[in-house]
Amino acid sequence: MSSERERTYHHGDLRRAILTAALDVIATEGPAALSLRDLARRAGVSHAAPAHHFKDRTGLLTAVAAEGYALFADALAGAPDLRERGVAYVRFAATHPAHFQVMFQPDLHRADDPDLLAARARATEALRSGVADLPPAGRGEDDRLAGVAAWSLAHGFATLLLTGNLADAMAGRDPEEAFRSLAALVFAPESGGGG
Amino acid sequence: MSSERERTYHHGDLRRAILTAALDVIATEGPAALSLRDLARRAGVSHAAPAHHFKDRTGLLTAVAAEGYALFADALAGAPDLRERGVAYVRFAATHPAHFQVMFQPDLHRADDPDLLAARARATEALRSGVADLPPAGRGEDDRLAGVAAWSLAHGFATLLLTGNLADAMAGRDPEEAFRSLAALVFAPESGGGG
DNA sequence: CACGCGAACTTGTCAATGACTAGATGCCGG
DNA sequence: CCGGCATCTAGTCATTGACAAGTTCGCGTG
Repeated sequence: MSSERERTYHHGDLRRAILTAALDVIATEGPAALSLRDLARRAGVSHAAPAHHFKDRTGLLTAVAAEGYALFADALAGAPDLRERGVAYVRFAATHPAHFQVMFQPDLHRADDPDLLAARARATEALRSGVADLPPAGRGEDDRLAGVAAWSLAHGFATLLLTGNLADAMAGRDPEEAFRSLAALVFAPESGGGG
Repeated sequence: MSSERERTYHHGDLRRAILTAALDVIATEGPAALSLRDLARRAGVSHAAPAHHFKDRTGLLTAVAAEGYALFADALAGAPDLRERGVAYVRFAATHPAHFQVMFQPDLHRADDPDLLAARARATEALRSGVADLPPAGRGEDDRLAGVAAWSLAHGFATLLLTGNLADAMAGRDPEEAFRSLAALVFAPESGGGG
């Protein structure tokens, strides 16, 4: 009774309800299993209601991606140094698997959406500013490469984690902690390995 | 004989024709755009013909993933050392984007398919044997982490490349060559940086 | 060479879905 | 009190995946 269902004609917060339901489906069954009509059913509205908020299926996924990039930017901004930013990267993927999947599958969303672009720009900025912490490599070309390397490491780890490819390698270990030691191993092998 | 279309009642090599068409669609429009009926149309057969070879949509994607892992294992096996195996990893992703995408999207295929499991086991073996080349880190735990690190680096780079996220960072550069220098930078920063 | 068995393919059908249109409802500002 | 307009409903259509039943034909067997 906490949430009298058939409130009135209007749902109240259908957009959020659809988004939340979509995230649930994507996280458990993957983006392919997403159906607008199913989401409408879950929200207790008619089959055409979602279209008003998201235009079409791609529109919904675009909204998911945009929200994902916004949350991603916040998560990255909170990290103090490069390594913790990598940890935040992995944590975000583990905590928001649905967002992460849609964000990095360009064929699912409209990459030219203004909201998405803005959020993505924020996330990119948070990522770039972290690379500045890297030990200076002398040449600017190496700096760029080192940035791509850091990004690749975090992104690869996160992706493999979400696809279940690290299940046996991790074996009940905390992924974040594993990535922390891994990053230490890779980026400062001679510095004593300390924090 | 090689091209007379309406040969007879039988297509001749429908399975391969459907697979090839599927790879084309996936590579250009993504897995979501895949339609069995469209593939049947391209091959000039009836809409139910593909089902005989692949059972259903998931079956087709499972076959794609299985073929992908087989090709992947071959590609990895040809590389002499760990770094070149990483380069082969990236090259495979760039050369077989459709295979790669389906292989690493568990929600698209049946992960318990025998053919897929066998091919994947081969690929995993090729990957593991490469990790043995790593500079001994002393503890076995570090060895495992180093293996995951190498895999993450290659996989992250490949994934970011395929999703277009390295477009500006690479800027017309050869991805394989970029990864080679990147790997040198990361895994042997003190060894002179040569190549 | 006749034959029939089974694989490869076709035709027909059904439920589900995405997308679109037109109409109903009720909140909110004037 | 009232009218505009965002929100939601109801109805419809083309497309798709999946399934069932029938057709064609390659091929091994006797």
